[in-house]
Amino acid sequence: MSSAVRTRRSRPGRPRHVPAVDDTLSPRDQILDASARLFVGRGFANTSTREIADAVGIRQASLYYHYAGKEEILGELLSRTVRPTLDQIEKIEDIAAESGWAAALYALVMIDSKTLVDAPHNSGLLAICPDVTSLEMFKPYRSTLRDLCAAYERFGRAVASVPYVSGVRLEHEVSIVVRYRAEGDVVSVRDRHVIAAGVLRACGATREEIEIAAAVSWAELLEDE
Amino acid sequence: MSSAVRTRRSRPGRPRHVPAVDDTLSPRDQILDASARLFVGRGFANTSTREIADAVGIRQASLYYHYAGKEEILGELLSRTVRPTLDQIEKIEDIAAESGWAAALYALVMIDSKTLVDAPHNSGLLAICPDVTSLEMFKPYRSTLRDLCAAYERFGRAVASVPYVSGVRLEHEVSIVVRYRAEGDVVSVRDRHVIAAGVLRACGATREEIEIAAAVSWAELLEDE
DNA sequence: GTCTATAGTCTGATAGAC
DNA sequence: GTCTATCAGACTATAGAC
Repeated sequence: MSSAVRTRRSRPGRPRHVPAVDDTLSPRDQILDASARLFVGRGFANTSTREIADAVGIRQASLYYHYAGKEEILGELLSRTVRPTLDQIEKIEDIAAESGWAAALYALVMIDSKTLVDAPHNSGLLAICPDVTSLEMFKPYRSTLRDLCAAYERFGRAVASVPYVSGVRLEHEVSIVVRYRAEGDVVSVRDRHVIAAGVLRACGATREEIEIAAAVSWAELLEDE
Repeated sequence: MSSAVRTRRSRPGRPRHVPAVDDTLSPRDQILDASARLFVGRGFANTSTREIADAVGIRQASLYYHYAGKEEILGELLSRTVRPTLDQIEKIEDIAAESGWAAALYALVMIDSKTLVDAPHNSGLLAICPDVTSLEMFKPYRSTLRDLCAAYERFGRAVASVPYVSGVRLEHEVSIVVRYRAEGDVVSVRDRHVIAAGVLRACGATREEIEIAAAVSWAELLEDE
């Protein structure tokens, strides 16, 4: 603390015509949160920059000080929805090496599902909507999602006592989280364990293998939940 | 046939500035097909009536002779995507009475998945997009889809040797068809049998029960495939 | 049945004051 | 950092000619 005790009650710049609802969040994050809610609630293409501004409590033009446009907002939203899982995928590869593929696959499901549960306003839904996926800027996210499916497929095939395993199919089972949330339901940790068990079961794992995988992945991830 | 042998080369009304691509289809169906392709490819909210008209080969204003607007086109599209399954649900109830719940559930999956496979341009995707689901006109379809999930839940619980069965979850497993198609893949009859088996398995059915259900539902439905 | 022409609305984006 | 003011472009929908 310097000698300036000045509590930052008034910030630099002209004051808003409506005060911020939650000023613990940066303006950028306020915009992001409002956008997520609107994009998921009414669709990306169907949401105007004016509606976003209204929800935040600023004028439409003021958005452009923080973001270059609607697509840049969407981009940051998608990043935060997809990245967390892939950032942890190295850690999961380690689990595979130490404790086997079943434990690794179980851990992947638990992490991926947590990402989807934590996504603000269920923004994971956006990644399958044509008005989003047809955008040029979506390409990198599409390839990221392909990587994720590829990981599911590798893990699943290593576990499998079953002829064919499709990565897309396994990832789809996890994406039930998005469906539940869209339906208004809350997805618990228990629900996610059920999903993880279902994925392993789809790969032909036995009940015992699944229970071991659950225990190991819990120990390895030092779950905080 | 009257005395007028006149082959209908030129139809009533002013000719189009571009001739129809496929004049075996009625103008209404030409519009419907082009709309499905565009809605699924670029999003409903993101598709303008001009683009639809261009795809059909008529002027933007001419659409309004056939449909009251974009939403009416969407409505007919949704009807054709959802109705076929529910229309056959009585038939399936009969199977349940005669041959048991497992056979009925298997049949439900086969019929529902066929509806999704047959939906032109994968239009089943529309029913989960916010720009569609947030429309006032979507309400009846939402309740129809709830009915479908309710049917899955009833059948699933009757089959179940497993504590909890969620209708939404079972329906979600079938909706993998939409994901596959969105990925560009073709979904075969064999794929659909795999899905049906997976759904029964998720309800705790044994391998034998599944095989019997498959045989029975095939016999009862007089499948043409 | 399809055309041309056009009204009125909403949109994303920029410039400059405070 | 947010405001006011403004614009050009795209949009849906209607009216009337052919």
